[in-house]
Amino acid sequence: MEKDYKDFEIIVGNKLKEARIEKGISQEDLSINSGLDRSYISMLERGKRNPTLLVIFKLCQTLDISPNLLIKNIEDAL
Amino acid sequence: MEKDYKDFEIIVGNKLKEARIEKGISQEDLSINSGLDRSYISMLERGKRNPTLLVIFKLCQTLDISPNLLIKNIEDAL
DNA sequence: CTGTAGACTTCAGTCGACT
DNA sequence: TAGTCGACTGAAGTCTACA
Repeated sequence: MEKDYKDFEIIVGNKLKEARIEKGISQEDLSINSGLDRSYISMLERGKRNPTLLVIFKLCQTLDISPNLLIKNIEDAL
Repeated sequence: MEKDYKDFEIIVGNKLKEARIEKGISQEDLSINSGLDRSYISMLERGKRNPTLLVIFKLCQTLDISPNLLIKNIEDAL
């Protein structure tokens, strides 16, 4: 059962965007409340960056989703 | 319910180490099988580095633990 | 509201060697 | 077996600005 993580960042970005839309806030709201840069969040959602675990936790806190649920969503999509 | 993430890396490192000991392998085994550097794994376990999400997934695969479970362990410890 | 671009600083992650 | 050190490369994350 090999995992190649080929589209890893794309999947992470998709799941982050889903969670943000679900929450009904803009990238700008998310950036302000999480303390991260808006342009960086844009890149994350488009799969252009590979976030650190700390960034994941910060985003999840603002998105009102538990990190383990987001990670499970990502696992399921891999 | 403020989270300050003050000891975030320490907690992540502790949980990673727990999982490795549970699996019964050395840092070197883990480094070889995950494709990551042994000295880096040493730093991770001691809370000296903040890993990317991709690193977490790679380590979990070798450790035979699902990423969402590791993340849940970390959440519970925060 | 979002994407992108460039320039920037900091840190993730590698590598070899030694304790 | 694990910790650490120094030097290194590439990538994380910031900031300003414009379409």
